[in-house]
Amino acid sequence: MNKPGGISSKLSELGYRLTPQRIMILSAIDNSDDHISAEEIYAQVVAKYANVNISTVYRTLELLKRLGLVTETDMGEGRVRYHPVGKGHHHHLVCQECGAIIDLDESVLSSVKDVLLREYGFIADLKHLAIFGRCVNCRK
Amino acid sequence: MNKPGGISSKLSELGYRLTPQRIMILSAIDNSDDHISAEEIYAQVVAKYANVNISTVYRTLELLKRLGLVTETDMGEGRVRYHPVGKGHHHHLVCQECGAIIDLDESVLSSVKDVLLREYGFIADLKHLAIFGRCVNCRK
DNA sequence: TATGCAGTTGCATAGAGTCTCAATTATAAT
DNA sequence: ATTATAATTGAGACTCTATGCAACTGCATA
Ligand SMILES: [Mn+2]
Ligand SMILES: [Mn+2]
Ligand SMILES: [Zn+2]
Ligand SMILES: [Zn+2]
Repeated sequence: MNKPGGISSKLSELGYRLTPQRIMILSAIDNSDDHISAEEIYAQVVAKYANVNISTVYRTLELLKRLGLVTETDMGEGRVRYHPVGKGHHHHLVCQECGAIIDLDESVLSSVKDVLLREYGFIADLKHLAIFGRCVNCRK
Repeated sequence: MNKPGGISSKLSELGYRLTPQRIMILSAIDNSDDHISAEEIYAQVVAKYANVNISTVYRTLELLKRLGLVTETDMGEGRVRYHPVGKGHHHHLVCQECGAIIDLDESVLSSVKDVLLREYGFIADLKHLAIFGRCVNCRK
């Protein structure tokens, strides 16, 4: 357990406690193939330890975001989804007509990031963006 | 009243009713210098007609969004802000450290839009984006 | 005028996420 | 081992936004 380079070892290195709740939350995030929601994390954790509160899930996600260990994306479902940064950066095109989701390499936005840095000195936090619009099939 | 090209004339042209509630909501949006929130719209309307419900504000905003008459942006305040598209497209840089908001011309994202259209046939709906990150003063 | 009907609204309620506060837990100091 | 201190949690209130439903409105037609 606690493999080096993983989220949990990062957390304890930084002086945060590895509570049972956090361990279960981190494992849910790590074992998820794609993006996972707070409610889905909670469902997995509560199955093992009925007493967890969803506040703890939200607080842990907040901490992981702040430390740059997970990214958060709103894909327009009415709830936000998360995934560990260790699994690579990318973006998504989300069709508002048919719901299709097209994956995008992070390089698509690197030119924008460069411009913002050069012209405004602004370090843009574009790690996992969802861009809404109309896909090929749905445009009239 | 109901100046040509304004939001209300667009609405009635499209066959939607110009109810007193909608007229008051539209006037709140139009008279706002910058971005206005649902709660702020509601406060203005309820001062004139105590019986309005905030659901009506949200439903009207939803309609205006769908018709492309207002844009919506989450600037990280915990509530969304709106403004009429007639007042011009632009984007914002939002510093997560000090809260500074830097206005951005829409051209900054036009190259991305072009790439998405050319390579994916995707029409990106990037009318009023908030890009989070760290401003010049706050980057270490 | 009366009737039909779709559009719209208020109200009640629900869901996602945040926040406050007291209780619990882990760590450090004695 | 005991005590002090800080980190973390559970519980519940609360905010923002969305939605189901029944009542109301305005227009069209008879
Ligand atoms: Mn993704
Ligand atoms: Mn703006
Ligand atoms: Zn589509
Ligand atoms: Zn700043």
